[in-house]
Amino acid sequence: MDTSIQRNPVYQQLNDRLRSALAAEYQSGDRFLTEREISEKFQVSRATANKALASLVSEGLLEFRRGIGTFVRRDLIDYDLRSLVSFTEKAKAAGKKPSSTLREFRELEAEKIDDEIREALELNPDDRVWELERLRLADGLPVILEHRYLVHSFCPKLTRTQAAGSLYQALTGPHGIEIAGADEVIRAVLLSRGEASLLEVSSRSPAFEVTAVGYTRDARPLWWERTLYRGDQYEFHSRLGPVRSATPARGQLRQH
Amino acid sequence: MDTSIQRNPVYQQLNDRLRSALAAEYQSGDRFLTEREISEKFQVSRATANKALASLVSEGLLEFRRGIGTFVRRDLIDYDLRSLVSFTEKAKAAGKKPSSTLREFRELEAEKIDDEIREALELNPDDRVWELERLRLADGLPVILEHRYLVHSFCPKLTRTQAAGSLYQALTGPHGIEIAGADEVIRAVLLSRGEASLLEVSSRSPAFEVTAVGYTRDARPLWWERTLYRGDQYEFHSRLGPVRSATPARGQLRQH
DNA sequence: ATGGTACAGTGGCTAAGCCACCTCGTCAAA
DNA sequence: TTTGACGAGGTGGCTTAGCCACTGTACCAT
Repeated sequence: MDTSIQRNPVYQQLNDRLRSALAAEYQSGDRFLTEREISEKFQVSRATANKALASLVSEGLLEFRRGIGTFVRRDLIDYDLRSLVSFTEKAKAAGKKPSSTLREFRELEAEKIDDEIREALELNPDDRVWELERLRLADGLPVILEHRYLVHSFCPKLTRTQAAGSLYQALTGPHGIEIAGADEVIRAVLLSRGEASLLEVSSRSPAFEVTAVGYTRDARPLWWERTLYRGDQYEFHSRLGPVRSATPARGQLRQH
Repeated sequence: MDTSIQRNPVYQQLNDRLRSALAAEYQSGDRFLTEREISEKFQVSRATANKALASLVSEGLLEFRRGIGTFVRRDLIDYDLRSLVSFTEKAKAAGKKPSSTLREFRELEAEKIDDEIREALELNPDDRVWELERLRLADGLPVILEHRYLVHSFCPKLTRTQAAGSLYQALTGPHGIEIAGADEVIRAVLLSRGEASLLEVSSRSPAFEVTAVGYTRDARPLWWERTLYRGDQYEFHSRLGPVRSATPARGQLRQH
């Protein structure tokens, strides 16, 4: 039943090398190893080297350029990852000026948070977490209300300034964390009066509620979040069908 | 900038053959052509044949079994496609008994429908469309309200019975249409009084509004739909990150 | 009936090599 | 000095020929 699992050890090693180097070693656009280099270094044939590369190309990690070489495509991945955590990029992409208000920033014991969340984060009651609440604005208009718990051990030195800015940058930069992805559940909900007031819409307005758990590259939970997106400002796009392209659903600021 | 576009003509032909045969020729689990057959038939090397097959495997269309052969995986694709059009499968998957009420079923001129929709369907004013409105129930509970326009020329002989049942089956079966996918936009909205009453929720309840255009394999628009999902019954899941797996976002009936 | 064995067919992979394509330096002409 | 033609060397694309590991089957001895 294995469809595309590459047992090819060359693929495995190159894959690890690329994915573990999210924060360093390879920049987007860098030349990658050539087929001939790989075949020599790993003592495999060029065909096998090509096959390993082809898999990585189809996963979007590399790009073939005939007659030139194979190149790293960190930009796309970066974009995907950034958009997981960072509202900033999405807003810019929609041509809006992003800003942020840090409404809550404190450290607390895991025993004080919801059991369900603590379990999702695989924490013991005496572990610690960061609690953040941020209101995010596009062109001064509040559009996202975000509540997030971060596993403290991953980023013990998180500062208020970092928390108010790009969390993605703070995590992947100084703390050297490699974010792998997130599991999301998207629901349609009504905003409570408090939420509505913060988002400056009338009470009981529709909104997207995204509950997500983010993971590091070695599959350890890194954060839990519940984020509310103003329904009148956000829409999700997806392209379904047998063509498994590189465009999963993603929230976008409306551009009307 | 082409990441994984296969210029390989063998890949192209095999791909066409597999995708166009969604309704016939290949059953799930069937043996596909062997590398040696392909290399002979297309006058290419076995390595090239393997590369073409490997691409199709990574797309989920085929499955390699070492020492045995290559096999067709129609089931997965079918499932994806069915879930595009067919509420029935999703409901069954959630362990609910699906049923349906056909509230509207008529033929009308394209000039009478919204300009935006007519353009999305690439129709002239004197073309014809089917208009359908269906209320879909899970275990007797109304959960989806669906409004759909179908391009008449694709399925001129659509019957009321077919429209009330599985549209996917009616389109891909008798009419031999090959559905390729759909572009969707998902919004969070409030239900109008009429919609809420049909879905048996209180007025101004939250809901997902999915607006989608479905396409045939040759990229011609086949339908336009606006579908409302009860917010208290549906949630969307997605797994984001650099691992481009085969799990795009898809609405699911909650199973609480 | 059972179990071992040889065989033929499969995809996985290697090896050596030609081709089309691209970059970049060189060198001649303007 | 600038421009353009040319070619060397490197790249991925693909071929050819062949061995290997794995699988199912048919056969045969027990």
